[in-house]
Amino acid sequence: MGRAPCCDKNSVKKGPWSPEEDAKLKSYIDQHGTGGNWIALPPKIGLKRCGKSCRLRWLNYLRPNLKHGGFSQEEDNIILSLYISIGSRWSIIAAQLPGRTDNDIKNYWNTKLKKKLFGKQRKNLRGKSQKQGSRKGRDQMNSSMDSNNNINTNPSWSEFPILQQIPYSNDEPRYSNDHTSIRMLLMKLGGKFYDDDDDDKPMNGALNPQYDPMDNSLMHPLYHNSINLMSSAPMGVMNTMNSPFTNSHEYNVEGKAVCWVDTDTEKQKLRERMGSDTSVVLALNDGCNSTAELEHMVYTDTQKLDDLEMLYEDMLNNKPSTTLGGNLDWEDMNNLVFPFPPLVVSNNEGHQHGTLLEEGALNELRYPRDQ
DNA sequence: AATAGCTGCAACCGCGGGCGT
DNA sequence: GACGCCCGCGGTTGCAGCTAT
Repeated sequence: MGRAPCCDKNSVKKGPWSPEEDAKLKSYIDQHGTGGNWIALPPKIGLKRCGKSCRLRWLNYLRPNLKHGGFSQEEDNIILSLYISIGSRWSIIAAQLPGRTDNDIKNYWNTKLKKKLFGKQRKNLRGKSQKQGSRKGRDQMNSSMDSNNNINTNPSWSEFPILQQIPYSNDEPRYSNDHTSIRMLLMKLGGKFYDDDDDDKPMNGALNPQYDPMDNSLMHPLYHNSINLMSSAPMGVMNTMNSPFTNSHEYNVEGKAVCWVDTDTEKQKLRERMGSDTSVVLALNDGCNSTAELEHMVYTDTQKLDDLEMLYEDMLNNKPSTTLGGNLDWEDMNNLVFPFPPLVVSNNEGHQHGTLLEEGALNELRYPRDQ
C-alpha cells in the first residue's frame, strides 16, 4: 500500500520561493514558531506550499545565523574527517558545523570538495564524460549504477578490484558502494587535497603533510591530533578497540598512519578487525622483515606510498597498472589494509587542539541506527 | 556573437523511522 | 501489534548563470 501524499500536489506551488513567500513564512515562524507541525503550517500562513517545502525553505535558507558559501579550510577538514569516519551522514556532519545545513554540505561535497580531493584525477576524466552532456557527465561522477542497478561500463570507484577486496564486518553500517569506495580511496591518498590550479601541488594549508619538529617526520593535519592523542596512550585508538595485538608498531609518514604487526596470525586478525572503522590507515607488512626495516622504510623510503597514489591513477584510467614495478604488486596490495582513521573534530584554533570524540559519541555517530 | 557544455545551488522526491492512537 | 501520520534524511533533478569553443 502506498503512502498517502502529504499534500495535494495539484494545489501546491512548486519551484523557487518568492520574497513575499519568504517574508510570510519567516514572519510567522518568528512570531509563533513552527508549532511542531509543518504540514499544518502553510494553510495558517496562507501559503500554497507543501509543508515539507516550507520546512526545507526555513531550515536551508530562512533560519537565523545561517552561513552561505565560502567554506573555510577548517570546515573542509572537518567535513573530510567526518565523511571518512561516518560516510554521507550529512545531517550529522552539519551538526558539527554551526550555521551550515546538511543540504549545503551535501552540495558543497558533490560540487567542490570531491573535486578538490580528486582534482588530479578529474583532469584524467576530462574528455571522457564531459562530451556526453552535462547531466550525464555529472552523474557519472556520482553513481556507478544505472536505473536497473547494473554496473556501468565506465570506470567508477566501486569497480576497482582492490576496493572490492576490502571486507565488511557484520556489524558495520552499510554505505553505498560509491561513498564507501571514495572513503577507501581517501584512506589510500591520505586525504590529500589538490588545488584546482595546480593539480600536482597539494593545497596550501589543507590536508597536505606538515613537518612535525617533535619527531622529524611529516605529519598530516588530518591525523595530527589523533597521532598526538594516540601517543598519549599505549596503542592509542587501537586500544579503544580492545586491540588483540600483542606486538604492534605504529608510525606516521607523509601523513599516513602505518601499522605493522609481527605475525601472520596477527596480520589476519588485523585484517578482520580493521575491516570496520578504526584508526589505523595503512598496515604495511610485506617487504619488511623486521621492525627496524619497517622503520627505515617508513622514514626514508616513501616510494611504496607514492606507488599507491600512482596505482590509484592507473585504476582511474582503467588500465593495467604500469606503476607498480618491483615495488608493489597486486600481491602486495592484498597485504595492505586500509581501515578508517579516527574521528577528529578540530576547534577554531586549528588542528593542534582537536579532540577525539568520546567513545559514546563516536559509536552514536558510527552506528546510530544499529543502537 | 552564438551556442553547447559545465557548474553551483535550491528545491523536490521517496523512503525509513518515530510516535501516537 | 497494526495503522496512519509526520519528520528528517539522503539522493536526485531543474535551472540560471558562467565558461569554453
